Amino acid sequence: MNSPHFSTKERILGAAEELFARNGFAGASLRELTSTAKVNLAAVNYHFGSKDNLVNEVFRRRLDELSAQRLEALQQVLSRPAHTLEDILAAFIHPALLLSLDKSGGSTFVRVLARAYAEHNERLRKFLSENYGHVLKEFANAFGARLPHLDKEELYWRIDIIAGALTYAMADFGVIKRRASMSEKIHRERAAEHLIRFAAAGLRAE
Amino acid sequence: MNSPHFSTKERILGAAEELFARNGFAGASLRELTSTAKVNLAAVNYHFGSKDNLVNEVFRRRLDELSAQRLEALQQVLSRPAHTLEDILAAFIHPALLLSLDKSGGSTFVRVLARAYAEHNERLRKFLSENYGHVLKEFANAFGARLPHLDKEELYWRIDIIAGALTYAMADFGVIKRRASMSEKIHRERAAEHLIRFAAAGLRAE
DNA sequence: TTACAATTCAAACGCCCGTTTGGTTCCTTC
DNA sequence: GAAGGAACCAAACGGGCGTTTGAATTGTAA
Repeated sequence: MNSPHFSTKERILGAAEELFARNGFAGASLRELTSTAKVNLAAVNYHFGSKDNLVNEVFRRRLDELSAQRLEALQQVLSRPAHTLEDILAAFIHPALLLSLDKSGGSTFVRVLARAYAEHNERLRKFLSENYGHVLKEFANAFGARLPHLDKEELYWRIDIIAGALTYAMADFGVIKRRASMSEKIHRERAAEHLIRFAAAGLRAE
Repeated sequence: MNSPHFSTKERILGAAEELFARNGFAGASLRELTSTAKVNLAAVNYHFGSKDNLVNEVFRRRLDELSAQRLEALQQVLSRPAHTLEDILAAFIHPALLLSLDKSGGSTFVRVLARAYAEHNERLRKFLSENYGHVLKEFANAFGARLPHLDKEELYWRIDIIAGALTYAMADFGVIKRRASMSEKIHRERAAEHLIRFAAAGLRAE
């Protein structure tokens, strides 16, 4: 992660992701962060201007790619004439799963994302909604087309529930403890499987 | 909330709930907290020993009652011979809904609870698991009895998903914005309805 | 009323925070 | 190899943090 062949900025972003996930945005100090990243204390303010802006950059680095992958997967699913509800769900959930399995810190970023929700920070919500809200809308359209029996309000409620469940499941917040015999990878893949099956049934309800 | 006829301890707990919800546990300082509660700075350490223990007490004050209500509702449901899966879900979700509608701070406590999930704090998780883990187990048994086709792992995954979605929905994290014409009360009741229907379908899947 | 415990209080403790500074080193470019 | 900008660094800044102290105040029971 913080090997010497990574640039200072990259090492800072990596350490920030790690510590934001573990201790929260307020709880992660620049001193611990720069020490983890093996850079000078002043490097954060030199390269990112402030701690607040560092938070933004941590999100941007991952969400640009995640959103692109989701939209591409959705497009690919919709181009197949025989696609199912589960396929659309997979287009939404699978990129998040892949990200969570990413060798270089992706798994911790999912927890950072969940923290962002919990922070309820208006500045951050606005940033996320403005930059990545259109992705949710695309998926809502896709679900809506396959679920004509649901009115718009019902549909949005259910997508909201799925997003919440996905966030919590991927961030490993629940009571389920991974057994020692099961790898992290398989554990998360199971979570995604269960979530897709559960969410598909929930969407089809009534 | 912090009227003079409340005791010092009660005023501290009320202010703590409010500030923990708004700023998180690390983000809420004892100076702002005691100032809000109109008590001396040293009062927290005098009455609660430490900030960490104050966090515990904020949870205990609400969760004792919530857990009791959930278990009582569950018992009542199970005593009826013709109860449904939705009834059990309602026994779990409805007390949380009532709490979130409580006039004196209950709605903010739900957000504190959601923060606790996101914090991923080992100390806090242990406290919650030790004190309130048995409630989840009771419900797991009830669900399991009605869903014999699910093995234990499947069952726990689904309960985990439901708990996550409930926390997320009640804490108002999602994209759904309450319309101005709809009261907070009705908005949350709708959320609970949708969640029950969604979760029941998810539990019955496969 | 007196004695004692419980509570409240202002002040201070040592510590860690995000940020800034001014100098040093590194790396281009000519 | 000299010039100059980019990057790095140790040190310090002011300020807020959780906690502790010891004295003042309030409440209570004899």
